[in-house]
Amino acid sequence: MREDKTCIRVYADEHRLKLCAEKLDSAGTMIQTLSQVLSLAGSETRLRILYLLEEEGELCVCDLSDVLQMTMPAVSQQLRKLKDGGIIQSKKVGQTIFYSLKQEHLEIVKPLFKHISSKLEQA
Amino acid sequence: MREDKTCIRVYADEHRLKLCAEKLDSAGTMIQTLSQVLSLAGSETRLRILYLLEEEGELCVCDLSDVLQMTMPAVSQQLRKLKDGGIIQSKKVGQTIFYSLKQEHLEIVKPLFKHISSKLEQA
DNA sequence: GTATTATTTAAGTATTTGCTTAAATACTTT
DNA sequence: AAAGTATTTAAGCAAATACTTAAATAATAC
Repeated sequence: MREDKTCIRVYADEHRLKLCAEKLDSAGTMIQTLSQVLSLAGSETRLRILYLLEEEGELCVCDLSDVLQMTMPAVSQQLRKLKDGGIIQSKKVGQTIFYSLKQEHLEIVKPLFKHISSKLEQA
Repeated sequence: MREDKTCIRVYADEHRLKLCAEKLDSAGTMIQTLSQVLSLAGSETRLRILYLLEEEGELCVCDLSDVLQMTMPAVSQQLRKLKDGGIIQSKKVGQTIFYSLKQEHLEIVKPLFKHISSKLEQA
């Protein structure tokens, strides 16, 4: 019997709940990674950045700042988060830094863009 | 020529940046909707809830509270956000409320679960 | 009608977030 | 080396977030 049970419903299926807890546990690492990526993509500013990088291949901070109509520090800070999260990478050319999507989490991010473009075609 | 330009790079491609701004504008609504859904899914607690609902079909607050080892108000408040965001729906049976995934944003949410299960199979 | 069960609502709080402005770093050009 | 360009870092702050505990709803059982 499980400890610390909070569900005191008479008809609660103890066995089922136990299986749920096990499922959750074995998917734990995956869920954690996925939620980190999603929380990064789940900001309108950052999703706009990712969309632009997907469309354009690579852009510098200055370009993004211009297109998004945001200050450079604001953009830079969001880029840093995306980079720390392994979603984008940077390449320095002279004093310009170009950002682009990184392979690492593309598997998660790609379907999102597919969603956007399919909706765009409908319109 | 565009107004309010912040990018003063000599070699900035004005035309390209203008096209970027237009692309961004036409995808605006889609990006907004998508980022709302992603920000909801991008919390570890809520993603765990969504994963459980995907696996089990439907669960009540009490079940979730038990499996997630969280207080009922904490779970209830997250369920409310997911419901407000159109990701889940509720069905009342007696005094028990069963939550399940809703069709509305399944197109966005489904690929995420596919990602989890494919990673699970690998392990 | 009173007690019990399932859930939500409300108020409070510590933490996180996303910007702002100012200053620092680094590369280029003159 | 001095000035200009591209970017980051740092400090500050208002708003949002995710819990907590206590109280309120609502349905069921006695």
